[in-house]
Amino acid sequence: MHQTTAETAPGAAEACTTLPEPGTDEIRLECVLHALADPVRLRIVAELAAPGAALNCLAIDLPVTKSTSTHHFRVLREAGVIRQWRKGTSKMNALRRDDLARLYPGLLESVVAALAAQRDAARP
Amino acid sequence: MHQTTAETAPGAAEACTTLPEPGTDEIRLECVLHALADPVRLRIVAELAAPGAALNCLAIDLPVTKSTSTHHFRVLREAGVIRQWRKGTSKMNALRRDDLARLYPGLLESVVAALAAQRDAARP
DNA sequence: ACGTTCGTACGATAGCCGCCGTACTACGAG
DNA sequence: CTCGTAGTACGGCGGCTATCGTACGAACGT
Repeated sequence: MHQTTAETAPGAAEACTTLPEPGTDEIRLECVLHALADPVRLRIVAELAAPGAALNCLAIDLPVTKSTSTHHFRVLREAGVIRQWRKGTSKMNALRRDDLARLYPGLLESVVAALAAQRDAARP
Repeated sequence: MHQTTAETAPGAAEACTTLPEPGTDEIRLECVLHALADPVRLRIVAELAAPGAALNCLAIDLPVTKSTSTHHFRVLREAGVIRQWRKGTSKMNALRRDDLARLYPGLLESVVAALAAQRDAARP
C-alpha cells in the first residue's frame, strides 16, 4: 500500500472522468478563502503541496472519519482549490496550482509557506 | 464629515488605548483565513488597504447594521488582521501590514490584489 | 461469484456564525 | 448639564457546517 502513484495529471487521453469542478471564471475568492479556513482542509492542502507534485487518494491520514474526509475534499474541489479524478478503485487529488496562480498570483504559495512556517514554529 | 483623518498610527505618546489584540506569536493562520473568508470583512480589508495608509472609523459604508459592523471589526481584530484604537468619539482601524508580512509574507498582498482583480472583473 | 478496499449518499446532531434590534456606555460640542 | 454622535453589549433567530454512523456503490483480486 501507499505506493506513490505519481500519475500524470488528467488531460492525457485516459478516461480520467474528472469530477465536476468550477471553471477558472467560476472561482470566487471568498469561497477559496473559506475552503482554506479549516484546519483539516489546510492540512490536506499542505500534504498536496508538500512533495514535488504529489497526488494522493484519501490516504492522507486525517483526524476525521471517511465521510467527513469526503466532505472536505468536496469543499476544496467545489471551491476550485483541488482537482479530483478516479483512478481505478481510488481517487486522485491535485492542487489547481496553475489556475489559482493565474487568478490570485502568490496566494496559494504564501498560504502553503505560512502553513509550513507555522508548523515549524509549533515543533520544538 | 468624512474628513480623511490620516492620523499617525498609535505608538506615539498619545493615549491611544489600543484595543486588545493578539500578539504576533498568537496569530493563527486558520483564524486569519477565517477572518478573511467573509464578503463584508473582505470589503473592510479592501477599503483599509486601498488608500495610501488610510485609517478610518466605521464610516466604511457596509451593507449591514452598526452592531454587525462592530462584530466584523472585532473578528478582524481578534484574528490579528487589523489594529483598533479610540480616537476621540470614534475608532480608528488599520491593517497590521508589517506583522502579517513578517508572519505570512505575501499573503495579505495577494489577497488584496486578488480582491481588486475580482472587483475589476465584475465591472463591465 | 465473492469478498475486500475505496469512496459516496443520506440522515441526524450539535455548534458556530452572520444578522438584527434594542438598550446601554463613552466622548465631545453647545 | 444636556444633547448628539460613535460604538458596544446582549439576547435571539435562522442558516450553514463539521462531524458522525450506517448503508450503499464501484473496481479489482482471487
